Amino acid sequence: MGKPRADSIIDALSIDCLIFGFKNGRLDILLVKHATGISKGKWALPGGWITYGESVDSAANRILKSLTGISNIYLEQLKTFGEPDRYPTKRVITIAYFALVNEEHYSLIPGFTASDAQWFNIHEVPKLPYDHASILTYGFNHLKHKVRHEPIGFNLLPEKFTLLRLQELYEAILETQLDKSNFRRKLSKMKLLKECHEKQKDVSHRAAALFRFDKQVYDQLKRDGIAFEL
Amino acid sequence: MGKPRADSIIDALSIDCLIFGFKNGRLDILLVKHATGISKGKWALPGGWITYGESVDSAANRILKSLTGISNIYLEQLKTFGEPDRYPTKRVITIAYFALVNEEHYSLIPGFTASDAQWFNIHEVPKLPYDHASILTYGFNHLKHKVRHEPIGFNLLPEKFTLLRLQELYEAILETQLDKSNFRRKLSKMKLLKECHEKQKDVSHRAAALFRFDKQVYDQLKRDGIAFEL
DNA sequence: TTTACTTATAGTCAAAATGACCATATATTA
DNA sequence: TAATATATGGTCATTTTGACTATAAGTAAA
Repeated sequence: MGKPRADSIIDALSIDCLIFGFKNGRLDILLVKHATGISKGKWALPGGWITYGESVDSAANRILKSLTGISNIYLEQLKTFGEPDRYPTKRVITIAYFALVNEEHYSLIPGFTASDAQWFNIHEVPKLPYDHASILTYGFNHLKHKVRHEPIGFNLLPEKFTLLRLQELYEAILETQLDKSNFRRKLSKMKLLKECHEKQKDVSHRAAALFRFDKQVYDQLKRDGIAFEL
Repeated sequence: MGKPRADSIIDALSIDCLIFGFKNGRLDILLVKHATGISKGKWALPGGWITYGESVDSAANRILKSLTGISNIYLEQLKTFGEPDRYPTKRVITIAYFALVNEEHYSLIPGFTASDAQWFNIHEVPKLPYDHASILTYGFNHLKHKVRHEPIGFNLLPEKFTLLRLQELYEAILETQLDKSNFRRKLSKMKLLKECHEKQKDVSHRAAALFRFDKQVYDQLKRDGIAFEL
């Protein structure tokens, strides 16, 4: 058994990325269309092989960038999926990664083994190959759980946003309705938001105040955790 | 490339188990002494190789049983650790598993590549090989987080226990002191515990009432989550 | 120029939960 | 019988919550 080259792949181990985006009050997931291989022409989660020389985290970032053009985001490891029959031709164990992004910030540039890359509404996802549907379900549940225990939104929303926009994000993730007044009160007590002293423009109703996250408080709450029930 | 036999190992992928136990108010971790290999004679987390035929979850259970004798417990996947240099002789990515058990329920029977298996107090752990120390730290932090968002104790405590015993468990995990009276009140409101209508025996002070978990409520809270701040 | 409509923002109030205590009960051991 | 452990229950001011109500500030239609 010779020592493998640093850039040769470990073909029993792959990465799959679950990238959630938010736009117009709706939660999306990023998929790529396979240009080659056994699922050519099908939409699937962006994924690929880990090489001998790189860490698992960097593999995830490299693969996501090469397939979709998205880079410089925080990818969090979600879970490893390893049923023996999850992949048809051989035994492949996959490590799923997870990220939340603001769709407006990234233009999708399909590349490598992807002929296309697109956002799909979380409720209008095409049939996915392998066990990607269960990975997606697992990830969505993870997000629902996450939203209740730490602040989210920093990566999903534009820098300046209204309180209603933030509330819509929570509602899209939790798939529920929240009371506007109580939502505001809760947020204001958390001291998580800073006023921009600016108003919305070009809306056909009373303009709402714009807020931004207080990075300091945000990171603190991320460490300590919050109990967000509303 | 021939098709690998179902029982041949994927030698780039291992499992490591983080088994937490609770006894006399102290939190322990289970380690095994390696009988062979590059870290012979050293204490480390119980771990081994995944084979082609089995799921990752079953590999974790098989490996734990063969090294320590412990079986029939709920092993939860924790995280995959994959720095390129984490293992000295070759590239190995490891999937860490996590469990909470009642030490009294299991007699440790070292086997396979383990010459010994023992509980170590979480604060008196010997120097661990590879990145096992960071896996342990990660797992302990995960436990601290977990304890605040879902009920724990079902697997860690004997069937019947006193409220003080449960409080000691929370204190050991959170590394803090809790108010006795407020702890009781919180627990009683959760409706998580059922009275056994029995008292402690052989204690040199007023005997405390014994409780057991209400499995129904416990599982429900596990799904829905709790906010446990005290 | 009203009037309707939309969203923003503030406030009320009873009920529940929290945190820091205090008080008493019931057991063993010196 | 006194000292001591731990068990168990209660108080109370403060904070948080959930469900509402009310008013403000814009645009668009009548």
